[in-house]
Amino acid sequence: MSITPTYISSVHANEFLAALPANELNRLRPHLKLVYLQSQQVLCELGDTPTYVYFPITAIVSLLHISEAGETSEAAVVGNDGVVDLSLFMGAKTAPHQTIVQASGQAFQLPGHIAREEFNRGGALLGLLLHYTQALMAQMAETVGFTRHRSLQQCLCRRLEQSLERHDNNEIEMTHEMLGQLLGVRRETVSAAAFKLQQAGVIRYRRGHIAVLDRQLLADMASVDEMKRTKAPARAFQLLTA
Amino acid sequence: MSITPTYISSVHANEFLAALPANELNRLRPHLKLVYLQSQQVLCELGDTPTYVYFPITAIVSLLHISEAGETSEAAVVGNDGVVDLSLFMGAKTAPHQTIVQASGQAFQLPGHIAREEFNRGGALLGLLLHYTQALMAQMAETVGFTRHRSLQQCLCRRLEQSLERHDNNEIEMTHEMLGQLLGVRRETVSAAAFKLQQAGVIRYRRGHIAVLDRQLLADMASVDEMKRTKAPARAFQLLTA
DNA sequence: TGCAGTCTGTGCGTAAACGTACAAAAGAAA
DNA sequence: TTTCTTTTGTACGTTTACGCACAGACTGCA
Repeated sequence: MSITPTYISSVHANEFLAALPANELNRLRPHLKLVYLQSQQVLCELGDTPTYVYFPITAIVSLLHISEAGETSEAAVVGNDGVVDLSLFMGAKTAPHQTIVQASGQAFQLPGHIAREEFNRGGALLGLLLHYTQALMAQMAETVGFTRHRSLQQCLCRRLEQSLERHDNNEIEMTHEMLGQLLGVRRETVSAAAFKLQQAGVIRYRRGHIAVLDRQLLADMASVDEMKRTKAPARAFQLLTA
Repeated sequence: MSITPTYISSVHANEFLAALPANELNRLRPHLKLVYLQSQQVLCELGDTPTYVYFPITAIVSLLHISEAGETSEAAVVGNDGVVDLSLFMGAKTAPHQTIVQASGQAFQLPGHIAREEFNRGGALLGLLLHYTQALMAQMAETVGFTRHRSLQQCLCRRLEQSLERHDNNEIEMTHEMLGQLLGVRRETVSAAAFKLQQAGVIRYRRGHIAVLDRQLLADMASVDEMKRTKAPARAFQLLTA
């Protein structure tokens, strides 16, 4: 079997595949197919059985929770650091969320039965999957915390960071509408938050493109509430004048 | 080895243990210890390595996310339907959340190394754990959705339901303060929501006790937004008068 | 070049939850 | 019974996000 150099190097572009020992990776190699995922493409519909496992490279994928009323919110983000859809390994017949592409790009596609076969050998793949599962759960728990305790602007900062972490440039191709779907808020609310971030010099955007200008500041704003920064001095002032 | 009848029947009180095949269960049996968990008892601190696995019977346990700023929010609830702490199996050294008891009661305690040993055999325990992990992730995703799209009153209804599902009576021993910690809101906000539910005849509470009077209505109110029910007629009225 | 479709900006009133501060009541302990 | 502690009730201004409605602006396609 002839394998092109490009192909070989690409496999390691996904951290998960890269972490597999050589023998396991070699067993999978013949079945790995490099595919291009288009933004908004649904890899696995809510309630369906996933047929493929994807190892994103430049693509970024969302695990999107959809309520009975149709409201959406993103539970977690997967890029070249991970795998979708884990539910294929978990033994459940249906996925509890929709798996949808957020950033167009490449990914390796692996037929589900091949993945399960290797999984059932109980080798390194199993351990890696478990480890990744925990990371995913941690991410989901943090999403809960952010949703409850942080302003939308902060949620937006975090979400942009999550994209940057899985990217090699500072350009994010998303509309406010798309971000609204992920964050579970109206488009206008996203626009308002984005506007403030632009004014602060953190980002610059235009029609579906967002450029992060100051990544450090973005990270800061995600965790530090702007209001609490401005209120602290105000309180100190009261003490001085009291 | 002599095993009391009480002991034998209790093992099946946890759905997870009950689902294990006899041979695997028998291997674990000598190491299972029936313990009483006190409300607010911390089973595993955030960042610590869990030393025991617990299979709740009448106890109910929370997976509590804690932010750097100290804000808390419950990511998931575990009762006699499941196990804590999964992170012991996942290969990570530290738990991403705090595991804390919400309802006093009994549970089986199993030393971590025994659990891992059995886990590594790759038998039914492995499959069950994976299956349960997915259920937990689904629960966390739903928590995200509720936090974003539902009112606190609805979140409260859901949380009370989650307790009832893991109980055999309609009495919940929790203060508004405790619920505030779980739901990630102020105590006053919980009080206000609880007051309305009491007025609606759904619950009745007094100093740390909550009795659910109408479970069906509770379930309805968790998913159907009260505002949308009252607004729909209002809109119809507008159409008629236009 | 011009039209169409998609994005983003803006304005309004409304409702939920916040922070803060204090009062009242219910149990528990002395 | 009385005191103390915990739990719950109440109030008020503020902020965030909502729902709705429409205007403006950018891009691609004809």
